[in-house]
Amino acid sequence: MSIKSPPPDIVIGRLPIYLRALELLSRQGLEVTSSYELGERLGASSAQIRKDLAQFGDFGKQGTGYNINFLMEQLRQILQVNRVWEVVVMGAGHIGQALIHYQGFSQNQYRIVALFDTDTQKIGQNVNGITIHSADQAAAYVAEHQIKFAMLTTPADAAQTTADLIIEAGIQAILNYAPITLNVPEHVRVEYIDPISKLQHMTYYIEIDNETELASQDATDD
Amino acid sequence: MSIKSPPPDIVIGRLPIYLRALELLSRQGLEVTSSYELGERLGASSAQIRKDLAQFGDFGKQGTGYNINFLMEQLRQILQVNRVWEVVVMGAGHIGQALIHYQGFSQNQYRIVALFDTDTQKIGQNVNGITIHSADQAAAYVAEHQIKFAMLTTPADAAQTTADLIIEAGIQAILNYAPITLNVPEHVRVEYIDPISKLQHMTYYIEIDNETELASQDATDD
DNA sequence: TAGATTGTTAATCGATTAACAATC
DNA sequence: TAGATTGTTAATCGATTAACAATC
Repeated sequence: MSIKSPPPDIVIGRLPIYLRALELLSRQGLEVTSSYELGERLGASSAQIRKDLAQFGDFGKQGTGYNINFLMEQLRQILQVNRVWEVVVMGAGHIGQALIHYQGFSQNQYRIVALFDTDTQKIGQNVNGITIHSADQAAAYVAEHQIKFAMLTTPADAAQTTADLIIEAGIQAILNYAPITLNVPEHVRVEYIDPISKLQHMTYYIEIDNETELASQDATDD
Repeated sequence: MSIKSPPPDIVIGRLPIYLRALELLSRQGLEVTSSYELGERLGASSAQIRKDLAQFGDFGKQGTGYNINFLMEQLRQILQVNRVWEVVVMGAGHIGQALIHYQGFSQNQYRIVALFDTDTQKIGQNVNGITIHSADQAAAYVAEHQIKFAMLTTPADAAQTTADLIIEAGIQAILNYAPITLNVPEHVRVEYIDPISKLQHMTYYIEIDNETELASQDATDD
């Protein structure tokens, strides 16, 4: 009678964090962990971790906890990260070129296969073994190689049209470094890398020391 | 009798997004906007935007909406982003050096004033006008200049000890690029820049085309 | 067995949305 | 005035936490 509801998106978003913590524990030579240990390391409640994992199966053993390597493998399967994914980068400015050099992507099986820009000065240049191609060719490339992932590092005012272009060609997931909210169809996911808004978020809470304040006040007293 | 509860953190986190949208509208020459227009641009409900803003004051006019420049100024005051904030960068690897070159920080009044690393090969080198200093000197620098912000770009295994060091010296906000969850005291905020976990989150939802699947299947039929 | 820890239910908490009187 | 849009309340929805029987 009851239809199982899909796992909440917020839970999916936490699985990569759990996976990373497990990888660390595994590297440290541990074989088993518990929702309490994971929770402590990640600043989450053990209840949340148990409930999140239980969405996808019975991965633990009462009294013992979770086998680290087994749980890692399960999470990789669930997330579909147990294979290599090819990625294109749109925009060969500072951010785009920095992404090419970032080892973390390849270490996690995201392989950057092409880099596109509109600047004719840049086209043909080589960045760490990747040639910069004309943005005109991006759609054809994405379609031909059935690429699903793009990182978007164009200026803000080019981001939406660039996104439209590559979505049309088959892109399903965009990691957006451009400081603008994208409008995309239902079947396309967007995640935002937005250091400015995160800095501004934290800035709200900053407390200024008294001395600093006093130094900029008028000397109205005595 | 009733004590006004502080604005939820999740609301604070959306204010920078609203601010950025307003800046865009302002650049486009508009003077007034509405919760409906903002909501459409940002993929949020108009009710949410009105409720979020009403946490901080009555900024709108019935029948008219919000004066863009006025609301921008109010949000900047609330977030404390209407001044320059100095920032130190811990770690002069690829990410740290890329951050030095990123214009977005200075455009938004976050001024990177120092860069620290433990690698004696790097110390003394100059990155876009910023000298790389020994990480040993970071705490003293932070304390002397009363720096509140740090960006953390060390390897994962150095991140926690580096954080401890600069928190002790007075850092209140850390933008963490290292792929590890930090443990920090109550009064310190941490935000994570984590492209890998965002890619992995999206990967869960990727749908593979039939042809691709078929190509990797055994030819068991006919 | 005793101790530990899971998976799950129910209770709590918090966030979002719908709706509308107020009013520009 | 009529139309538009706010600020706010109440209803709904969803996420987190507490608690514990089951069981390794």
